[in-house]
Amino acid sequence: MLAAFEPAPFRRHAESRVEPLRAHVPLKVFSKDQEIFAEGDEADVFYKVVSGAVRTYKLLSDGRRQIDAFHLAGEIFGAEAGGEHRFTAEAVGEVSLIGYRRRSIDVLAFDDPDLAREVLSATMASLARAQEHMLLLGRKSAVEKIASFLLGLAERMTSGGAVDLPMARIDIADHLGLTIETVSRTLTQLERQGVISLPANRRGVVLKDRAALRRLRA
Amino acid sequence: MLAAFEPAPFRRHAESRVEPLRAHVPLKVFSKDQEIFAEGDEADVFYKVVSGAVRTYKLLSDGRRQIDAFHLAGEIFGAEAGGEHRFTAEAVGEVSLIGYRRRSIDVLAFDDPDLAREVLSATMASLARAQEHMLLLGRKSAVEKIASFLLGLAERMTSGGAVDLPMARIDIADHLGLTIETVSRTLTQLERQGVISLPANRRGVVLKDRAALRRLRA
DNA sequence: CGCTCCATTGATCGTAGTCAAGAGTCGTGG
DNA sequence: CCACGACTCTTGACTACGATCAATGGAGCG
Repeated sequence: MLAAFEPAPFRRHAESRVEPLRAHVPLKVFSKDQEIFAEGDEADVFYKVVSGAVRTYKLLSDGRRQIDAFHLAGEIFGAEAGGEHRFTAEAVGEVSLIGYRRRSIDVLAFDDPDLAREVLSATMASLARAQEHMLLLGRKSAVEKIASFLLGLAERMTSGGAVDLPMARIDIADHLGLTIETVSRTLTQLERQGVISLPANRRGVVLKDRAALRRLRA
Repeated sequence: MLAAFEPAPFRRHAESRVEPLRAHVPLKVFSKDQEIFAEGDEADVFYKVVSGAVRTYKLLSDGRRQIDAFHLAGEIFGAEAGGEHRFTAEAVGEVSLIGYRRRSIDVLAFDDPDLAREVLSATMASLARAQEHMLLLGRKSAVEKIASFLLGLAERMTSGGAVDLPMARIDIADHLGLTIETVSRTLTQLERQGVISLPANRRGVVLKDRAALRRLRA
């Protein structure tokens, strides 16, 4: 079943901080750790992040978790080929989203070619990121993983030096295929080397030496 | 840049063993280890496998390799969001392919909605497989990786018990995030346990106990 | 102020990687 | 048809990176 989309109705309302696909569309708001949809749910709606961050993940039967991606403001997630979602989506912190209803691609391309382009483009961008992430998971060391993660996040957030880390250590670990202890040790090690600094509140990282990080990224 | 596609002209000719998107399209043939396209090449054509297997991979600067996927008969690869390919594609053994030229998605959806559907569907299927593979790379043990790989290959080849392995051990290793030695040891271990058997020619595996493999897959 | 949760740090373990040697397979040519 | 050589795969011994187990530290909230 091919899928494409149109705006869906919403239950909640909040102000928009990011240009939505259509102006003045009401937003869905989710609180920290709230589930947006679960693996296996019917995929009749997909989302675009307006503010906050979303994690999408899969679980093994014994509870091991792999977070395939964090979705930041402006990014689309949850567009599926089949009738159901293939991963679970949760709010990392407080999140506001725009939802779109599925429609077939040829109808969409005729009615709203811009949205059709955006959906295909978002899907291809997700695939590109997934391929890059497979390289990281399969072939990079712990330091290389952390360096890649920090630089990637900094790029997407377009922040000047100080990167906000909306997610906990355990989320970073489950994204990079590491344990929470290894994430912590590696961050400490990078701080000792003077490459980054870790403010006391633990929710941010200052990239002090991007060139060094780029060298460590592999 | 959004992309979609139409049949491209070909240099070589061979008979088709799989239903092509259009009847009687001449095929491109590649010999073992021949490059189909490289990371960074202009992505003006994408391909559908008619026979044989293709590997697509990325490299780190020091030569570490991650094979993100093997593409078997009937599968589409090389459809990119941007203007250039984001990975290298090579023939695993002898391969024959159909090539399609890129066109914009709205033109394609209007002219040939079936092909547009197939491209979006193939992209979403690739993404689904990539997500499954990230779970494998990030969170599974060596035995779990090998068991998952063998079962996945068996499903896609629809073979009865005996699975042909068109790729070398090093390719399997670079796909699963392991070394060639670990792949070899793990296969031997599974053979000793009576779960599989490995014919002398090394190019096949007989799945003797699928239930056991499914249990080991995690 | 004290409780809870998360992060950090330390000590030890284990899985897979590395280094190295040998065996098997296949292709080539006499 | 067999001998040789190249290459891939297997096996063994040892290492190391990250995981696990455990204790402590620190931030944020009620």
